[in-house]
Amino acid sequence: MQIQKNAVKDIALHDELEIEAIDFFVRMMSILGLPRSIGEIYGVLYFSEDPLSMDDISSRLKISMGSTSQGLKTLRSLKAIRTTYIQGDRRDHYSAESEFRRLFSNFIKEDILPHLDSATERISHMEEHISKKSSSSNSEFYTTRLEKLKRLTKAGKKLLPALAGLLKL
Amino acid sequence: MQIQKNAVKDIALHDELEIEAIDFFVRMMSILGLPRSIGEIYGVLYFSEDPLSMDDISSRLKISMGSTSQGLKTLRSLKAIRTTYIQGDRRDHYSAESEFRRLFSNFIKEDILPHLDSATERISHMEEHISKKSSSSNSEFYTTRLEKLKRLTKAGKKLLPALAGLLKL
DNA sequence: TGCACTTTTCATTTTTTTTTGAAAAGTTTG
DNA sequence: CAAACTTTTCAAAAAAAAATGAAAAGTGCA
Repeated sequence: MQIQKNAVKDIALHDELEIEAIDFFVRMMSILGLPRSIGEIYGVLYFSEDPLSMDDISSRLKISMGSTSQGLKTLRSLKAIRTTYIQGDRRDHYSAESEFRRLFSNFIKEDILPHLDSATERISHMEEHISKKSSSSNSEFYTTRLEKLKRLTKAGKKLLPALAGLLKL
Repeated sequence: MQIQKNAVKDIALHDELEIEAIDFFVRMMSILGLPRSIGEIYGVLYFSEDPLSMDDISSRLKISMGSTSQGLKTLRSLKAIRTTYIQGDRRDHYSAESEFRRLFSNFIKEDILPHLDSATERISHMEEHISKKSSSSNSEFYTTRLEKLKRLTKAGKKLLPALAGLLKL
């Protein structure tokens, strides 16, 4: 089968480099808490000159179609990969968005900022709580601590989008 | 036993608030990929006016001494808690560093920057590889991609410490 | 439209991470 | 210094996360 042959040829060309590259991305992704399969997939795509189909990827990495599909889905949502149309082939083909930093940027937007928003809600909920039963002597202590958390989330909401912006350039 | 009595009294005072607060920190820590027990411990300490001993903590949270000890160790290494001496008590007592942002800052320093350093090494290793077997036609492609990674890690090494600095203020 | 191929979904299995609990190590003080 | 208490360590258990694989859903072309 032609696809298989291509894969083998490519591996022969740069196998060790590919292994190191994959390892590199596996570690990078793990900083973000993403599973190793996602790093592997992105790694293979990042150092492949031409777009790869789903089973190119799953057979090179020896991971299941299920994992591959899931991983591609996540990478797509992080805008880390692009879908390319290949003439005469019905399958989707993927290539890596070469600006890896965008992935970080999108990660901040998608996976961190929402947490910060819910943190803000949670804080105001706690504030209500305190004002209701402000009887206790140490309610001032709680108020002070909550204020600090409020300031932190506010700072986060400013800093993180700024950071995301810097990464996108 | 006196300690138990204190714990019960305190819980009666602000039980719901404490539950919410703990939940808050559990989620914050999970952003950093830290286990829930660490969030719980920090949460209890953050909203406790006076320092708590290890078994105050483990009995309030109903987690084992083992977990508590491990969790405190991690929090200590992130400089998120302080040890306090309490007169007439032989046990260590802990209180939260109220500037939660410092924890993020230390997290960046301890857990992310080292990854970036090893990434840099990995990249130069890959570069050697390419220059050795530069035979292949597409070595230019690989070189370009590696350049991009190099730029990213450089940017990261500047940005992250800056971010850590901002958080520390 | 129906068939052949591709992709997604998701219950189950596997792997990894976290927690437990008991034993070992470390401390303090009488 | 030894007994009583506190903390740490670490093998085993439990829980959580990720991967598999087969069935379902989706796609497009003949």
